[in-house]
Amino acid sequence: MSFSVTEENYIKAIFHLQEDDGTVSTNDLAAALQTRPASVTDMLKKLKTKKLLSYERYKGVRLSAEGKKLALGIVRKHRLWEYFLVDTLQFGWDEVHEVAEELEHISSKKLVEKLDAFLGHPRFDPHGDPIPDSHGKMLAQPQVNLIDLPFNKMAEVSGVGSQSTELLELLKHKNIGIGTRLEVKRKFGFDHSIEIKIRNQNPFTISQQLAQALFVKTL
Amino acid sequence: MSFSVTEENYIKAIFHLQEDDGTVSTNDLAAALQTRPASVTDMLKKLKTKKLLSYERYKGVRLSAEGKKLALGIVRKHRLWEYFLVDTLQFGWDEVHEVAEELEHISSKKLVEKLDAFLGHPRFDPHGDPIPDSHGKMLAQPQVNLIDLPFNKMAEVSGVGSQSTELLELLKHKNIGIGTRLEVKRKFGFDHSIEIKIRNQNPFTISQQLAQALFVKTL
DNA sequence: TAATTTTTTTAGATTTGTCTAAAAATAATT
DNA sequence: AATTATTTTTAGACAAATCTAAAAAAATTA
Repeated sequence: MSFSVTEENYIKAIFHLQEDDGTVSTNDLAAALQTRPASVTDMLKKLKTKKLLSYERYKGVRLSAEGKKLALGIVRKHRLWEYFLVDTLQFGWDEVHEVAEELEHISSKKLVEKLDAFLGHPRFDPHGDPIPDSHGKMLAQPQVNLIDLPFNKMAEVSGVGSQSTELLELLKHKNIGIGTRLEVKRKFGFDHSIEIKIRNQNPFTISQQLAQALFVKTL
Repeated sequence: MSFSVTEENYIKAIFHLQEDDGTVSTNDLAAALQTRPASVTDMLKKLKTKKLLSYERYKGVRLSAEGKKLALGIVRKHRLWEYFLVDTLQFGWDEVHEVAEELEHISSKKLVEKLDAFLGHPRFDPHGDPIPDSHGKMLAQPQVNLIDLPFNKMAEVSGVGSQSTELLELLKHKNIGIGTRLEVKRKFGFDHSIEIKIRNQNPFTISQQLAQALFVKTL
């Protein structure tokens, strides 16, 4: 069976919104897809008849095993293409998302497998996100240097690059520790400082040296 | 301005049907696009308002300068992707067309230029068709060895690989000469012989040796 | 040239994915 | 628990691209 670009985008959005096996609301989906809740309801009914998800009215939606498989296939293509764009075609890692949004809907299975082989079966895309293999399996998210964390991606501090007392003193002063959740808001080319935002706090900047000493896991 | 996949496919089909500045009929377009003449009429009206072509009812259609530019852009993408699939991803040259039909509609201009550079600015695709450059210019069709001519592609014999009397004797016997129009119908792996068809004649096979001695230009 | 055939267009309907406005169900608040 | 607010669904409409059936124009044939 084959699906329209629109249908695939719905499945992908549900996959990203649904943490593990949680349920996704109509409103959240509408926001993610830049459409209206009424349109979402219509599409959910359609995707239900195609057995890609389970859906009871007013109860939210959850992908079926088949829906999850489709979603993983799309995510696999998206991330492989991102890897290709950055690694092979020398795109900047911050300019590949929109292009990959289009490329992920190219249907040829053979193309995906050949591309994967050409790239050397990469396990992570340029943003540090894991690439599902052809069976839909993917490795756990690795640590990423905070300096490489994309904008507006919620992440959790998972490690530090040194144990020096000076570093720990600074971290204590900034109120950052293992498990702190943050996201990157801006990057300043002049001194490579970055502005970060921690929940319930105003954004503040940290130096390049500090950012490089912090490792995070995206959530 | 941006166009739907359907609109692009109409423009591309008109481009291929319209030799130089000839006019294309509704029926021919419908046949090429596997659709109905009535649908073609509707679309032509729409594309006319978008200034991609000139069209008077019952008088056929012809691309405008703008339409031609768009068509060349699509052809450029199609052929660059075909080159990529064969050259980089090791596809067989006979299995790339359908995939390229999808890839040609990816819109990113930057992607096309980066791909072109990565491939080394190729002038001809794996089928021997010229690839338009970023300004829409393309080189004249080169000669292709008959052994490499794709199925069902009308071509004209334009040269021979040797001047030996034995070759010319054989060509005379088979009634093949410079300017003879033919197309390849089958290829036999066992002895690499190929079956060719000349207008108003029954198809017949020629040996690998003979095919390799013949050069053709596609029409 | 008149009659016939072919090509092309019009008119009206269908499907997909979307919308707005209003109703119904659920959740939150007093 | 009753009221209010939010979320979600239904009902009906719309645009894009298509279709069928019938009408109109052009081309062909007699």
